[in-house]
Amino acid sequence: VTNLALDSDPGFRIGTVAAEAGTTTRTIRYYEEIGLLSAGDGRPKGGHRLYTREDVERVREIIRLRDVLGLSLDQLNQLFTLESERQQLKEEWAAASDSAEQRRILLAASACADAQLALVEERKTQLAILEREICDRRARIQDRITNL
Amino acid sequence: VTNLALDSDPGFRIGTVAAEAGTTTRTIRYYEEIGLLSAGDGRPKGGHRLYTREDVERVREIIRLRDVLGLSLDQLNQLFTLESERQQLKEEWAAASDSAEQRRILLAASACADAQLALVEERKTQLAILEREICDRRARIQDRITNL
DNA sequence: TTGCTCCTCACGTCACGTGAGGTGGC
DNA sequence: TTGCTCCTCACGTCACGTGAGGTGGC
Repeated sequence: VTNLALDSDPGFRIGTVAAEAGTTTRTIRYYEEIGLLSAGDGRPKGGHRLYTREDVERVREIIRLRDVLGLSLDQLNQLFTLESERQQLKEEWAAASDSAEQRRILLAASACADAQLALVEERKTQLAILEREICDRRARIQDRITNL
Repeated sequence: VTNLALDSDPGFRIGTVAAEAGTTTRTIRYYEEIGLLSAGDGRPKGGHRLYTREDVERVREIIRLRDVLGLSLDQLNQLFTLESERQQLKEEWAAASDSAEQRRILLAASACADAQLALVEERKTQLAILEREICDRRARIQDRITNL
C-alpha cells in the first residue's frame, strides 16, 4: 500500500472547475487552447483533464479580470507573462535557487499585482465619471418633472 | 434666400461622430444595423449619413455603457427600450400632449437612469472585491520578500 | 481635376455557444 | 449495466476589423 497520501487527492474535474469559477467547460478548454491555462502535462489523448486547487483559483482570477476590468484574453496573456515565467522557474526555486533569484521572482510577481491595481484604479475613475453623468441626467429629468 | 438658419447646420458626418465617440465608422454602421442607432429616415441609397449633436451623445453613451459596465448590445437595446419609446412619442409631446402623458414619459426616463445607476453600484462592488484580492496578494508577496 | 471621406458587400477574427458522435469513470 | 460527465471535431454567433471596388462632396 504505497502512495497512500498522494492517491487520496484525485484532483478536480473540468465541470467542477467551471462551476466553481462561474463559467463553462468550453471556456476552460478554450483558455487551454490559447495558452492561458496549462495543458496538464501527461494527459493521454482523449483522457479526462484534472485540475488542482491552484488551477481553480487561476481560472477565477482570469474570469474576474476579464469581466470586471474588461481585459481581452490577449491582454491577460501579457499580464500573466511574468507570472508564467515564475511558474516555469518553480522547480528551480524548490531545488536550489539562491535568495537573489527568489527575490527577483517575487519582485516580478509584485510588479504584476501593481499593474493590475493600476488597471483597477483606472476603472474606478471611469466608473465615477459615468456615475456623475447619469446622476446629472437623472437630476435634470427630476427638475422637469417638478416643473410640470 | 429662404431656410437661412436651417441650411447653416449640415450635420455631422460619420467619421466625425466616430472620432468624437472614440470608436470606428464600422461600429456606428453596425449599431444602426442592429437597431441601436436610428437609421436617418430619408437617406438615399448610397448617400452619406448625417448626424445631430444628440446622436453624438447617444453614441458616446453607448460606448461608455458597453466598455465600463460591460453590457452586451442586446442588453443595451433592452435598457434603451424605454427611452426609444420616449423618442417615438416626442412628436406627440411637442404637438398636443397633456401633462399627465409628459409625466409618464419623464418617469420612464428617470427609471432608465435608476437602472443604469444600479448597474454602476454593482460594478463598484465587484471592483472593490477585486481590489481587495489583489492588495491581499500583493501584501503576501511583500511579506515573503521581507522574510528572505 | 485631385484627394479625401463616404458607400456597400463580404470575408476574417475573437471568444466562445452548441450540438454530433463517441469513450470513460463512479 | 445504467447514467452521468467527459472527450474531440466542427459549425454557429456576436461584435466588430479589414480590405475590395466604387461613388460623392469640398
